[in-house]
Amino acid sequence: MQNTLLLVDGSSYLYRAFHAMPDLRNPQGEPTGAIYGMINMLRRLRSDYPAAYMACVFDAKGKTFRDDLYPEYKAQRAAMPDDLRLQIEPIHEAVKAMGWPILMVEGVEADDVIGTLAVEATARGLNTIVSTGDKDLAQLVNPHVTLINTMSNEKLDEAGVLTKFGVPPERIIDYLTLIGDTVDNVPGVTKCGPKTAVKWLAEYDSLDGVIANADKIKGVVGDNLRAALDWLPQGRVLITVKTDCDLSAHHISIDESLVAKEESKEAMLAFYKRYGFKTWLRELSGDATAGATPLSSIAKATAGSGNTPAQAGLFNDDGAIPATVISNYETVLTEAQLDAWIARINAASLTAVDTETTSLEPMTAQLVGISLCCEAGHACYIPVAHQYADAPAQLSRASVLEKLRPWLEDDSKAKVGQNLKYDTHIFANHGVALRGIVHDTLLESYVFESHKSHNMDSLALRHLGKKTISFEDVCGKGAAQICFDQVELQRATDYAAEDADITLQLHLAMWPEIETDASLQRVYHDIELPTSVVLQKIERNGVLINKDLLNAQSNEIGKRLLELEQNAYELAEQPFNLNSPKQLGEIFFGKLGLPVVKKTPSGAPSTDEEVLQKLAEDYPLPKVLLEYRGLAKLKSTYTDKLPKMVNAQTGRVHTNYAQAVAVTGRLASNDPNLQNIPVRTAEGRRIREAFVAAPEHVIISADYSQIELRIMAHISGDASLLKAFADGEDVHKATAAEIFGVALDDVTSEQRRYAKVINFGLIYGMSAFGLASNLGIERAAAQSYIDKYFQRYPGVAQYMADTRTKAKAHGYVETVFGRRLWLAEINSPNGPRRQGAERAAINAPMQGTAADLIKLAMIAVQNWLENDHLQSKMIMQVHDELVLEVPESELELVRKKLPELMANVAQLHVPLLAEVGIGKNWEEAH
DNA sequence: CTGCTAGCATA
DNA sequence: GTATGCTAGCAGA
Repeated sequence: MQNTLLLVDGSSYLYRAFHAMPDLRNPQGEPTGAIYGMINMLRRLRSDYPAAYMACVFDAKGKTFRDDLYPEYKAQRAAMPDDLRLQIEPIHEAVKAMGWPILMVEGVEADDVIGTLAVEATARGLNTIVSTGDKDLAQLVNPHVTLINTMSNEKLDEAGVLTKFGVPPERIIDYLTLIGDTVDNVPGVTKCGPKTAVKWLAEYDSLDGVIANADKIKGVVGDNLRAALDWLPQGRVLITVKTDCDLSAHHISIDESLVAKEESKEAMLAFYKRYGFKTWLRELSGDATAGATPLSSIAKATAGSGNTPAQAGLFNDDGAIPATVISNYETVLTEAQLDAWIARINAASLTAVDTETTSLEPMTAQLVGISLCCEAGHACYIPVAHQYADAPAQLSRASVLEKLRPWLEDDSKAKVGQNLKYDTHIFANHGVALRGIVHDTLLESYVFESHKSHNMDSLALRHLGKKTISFEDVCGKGAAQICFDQVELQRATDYAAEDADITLQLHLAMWPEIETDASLQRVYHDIELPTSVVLQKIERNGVLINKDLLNAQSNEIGKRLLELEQNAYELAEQPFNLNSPKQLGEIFFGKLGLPVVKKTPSGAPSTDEEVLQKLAEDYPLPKVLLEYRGLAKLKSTYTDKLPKMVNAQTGRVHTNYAQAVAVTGRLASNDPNLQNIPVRTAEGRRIREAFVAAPEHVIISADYSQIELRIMAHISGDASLLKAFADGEDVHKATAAEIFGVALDDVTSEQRRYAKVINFGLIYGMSAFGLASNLGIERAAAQSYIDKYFQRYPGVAQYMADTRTKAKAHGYVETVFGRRLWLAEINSPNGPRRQGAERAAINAPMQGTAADLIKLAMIAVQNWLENDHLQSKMIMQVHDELVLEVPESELELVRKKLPELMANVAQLHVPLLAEVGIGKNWEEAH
């Protein structure tokens, strides 16, 4: 770009590179992480943003005008860590060798140099790109100046600043002045954060406006503002980036001195050698072997590392596992090693497989390495994409996958893993179809002990008495977490090979428990294992989303929210954050003196929907809040979020179905959750219009009718209830006729509504108290309805009693298919907890059996689609509903067959019924 | 940056 | 009154 100036805020990146990188060292032990990060970043910038002029700007030593103005400036900042200070000089050296002009101006901060040059560039008709990790520089953005953050890949133009901060670039100074900057020790207004600052600036336009109207702002924050009035002008000067520094005095201007030079190969070679960057050295010198660690040293170092005997016998004295297992882990770096392992797994009766990847997102993560284990204690790790500074040469990902493909894709080669649904996605990301999944330790644990945790570290502790290396031990956590491809090979092998080893041992420990119990084995083998294969396909199919429609809805809702917000401010006679229950409570119950209806568990007055409904009868503000809450939820959770979750490659949303989290056997959906898309209100249902079918396809949805009540009829065997379903009656209406003692045809809609609430209450293990509060009636009246119900449906009463008894005696209840649902607190001495467990015990068999049924239906539907070579695809499961995307040519077929498969998936004492809907989108299909 | 609470969407 | 997951605000690092 001939008309572009590229400025890098070197000082801000120094810190970020230092903290983002692991503690890398060269052979001499000198720290090199920040150097590595910095070089990497500059290389990428130069290729991504070719510019006529460029410079890397650093802070110089010495005081600046800000120190004179405010001695406390940056006073709180901790001294630079030694390990970073040691890297400053080398970084300057590297930047120069790379051909970048460096600017360091004594007495002028890097920010001010950047600001001044950006203004000069604009005056000369140039566009400026500022690469920084510091939000303060957002104040410089205008049509000719853009910020980029290479660490987060974020790009901020004028619109971007407005979106990110809620104020335009010309208000950033005011905004930052109000908030203050804790890093530089510049105070703002106490308790004023981003939300409040945006609110004030929206109300009074500018900092000067806020200052002029300071007396109008109520509350503690208003007092804080008034206390800060004297300070704010000074704060503003500190926050403001100078754009008029006299750089000419330092002979700096945008001329040939800011034109990048060729990288000096000789200097870089010397530099890489000096600091031990072997991969780059190899790259630059064109010598493929330079610096590669000899294989033998790794093999030696790794074999036998972590030589702890596993104390398997401690917890499993059934002899399934040898009492001591000596771990012997191998890093596979050569063709010969790989061939030896392929021979082993081809001969093995069962092999544990595990993948290491670049992220936890199943659809986008890339393979970093594979571990295998077919004999407890003997495992290997095959790294294929580790790329830290001096990583040894590895076999390529493509070649390893091609060599392993015949085995991976062979249905007859038995595999076990921990959540292989994830690994299946990873292999699919590279064009390999994982087959032959015969066991999954995640599902074994889930079927065996639904209520316990199923992650590998806790499983290893529980079943093998072994403390494993955790992912966090290896990669750290939070912001400082590194990608697995940055992990040093020996450490990676210790961790990854152990995972495969432990997986195999876990299987050997848990399988006997399941194998010897016919019900558990059936649930595991006939339901959970095949379900996981189906789920992987559904996730991969994804759901097509109309982004434009959602964006339009977001805009529309956004406008309405602004109106409601203003409306609320007027009613409250002050601005406040409508999203903050705390602030809302202060206004409602403090300022306006509204009555407290109920309290939250932690004692604060509640402002939830029920309370607002009640208060809305007498006051105007709660009504506004109700509409605001409803719309804000739709916008933030759905219309804003879903478009962002669309996969760039497929144009679809790919949820993740968690198969082992819900203790009842249900699935859970996350990232995004597709099981809570609104349906009750008209406003909410519009979101379903954005769940669309591809061209020449339709959405077909089928849901089980009254599934849990039917299951209650089946399990309880209650004659009246069974008859109602057998006769195909409206079950709520039938219940109402029984309770109110009237003929079916005389049931009023009010009576039916009551009966419906009671039916749902029964499924949830309700009490008279709960029923009363739900129906808004006296407790005694509720109790008499319940008594009447149990009198009319004695089988149901018996079932409730039996369930409680069984739960207390065994600690678990069962579904119709024999799934065990454990109730940890069923015998708790704590009354409320125990009662909670009793209600859960009553609900669990119904919810759990429904979950079993739809899982069986999913397996049946997938089998049918595949056996008949149909193009139709399952794309969602919502507890009692299956959603398919169907080519128009298969519409009639699916419309007929889908509900049949669902209804006939099991023969209960009641008929099962599935109802079908068809449309161009999910809303129409209902 | 992390963990907590409040609130709310679904079956 | 059962079972989930997600967002925003906020307090304490």
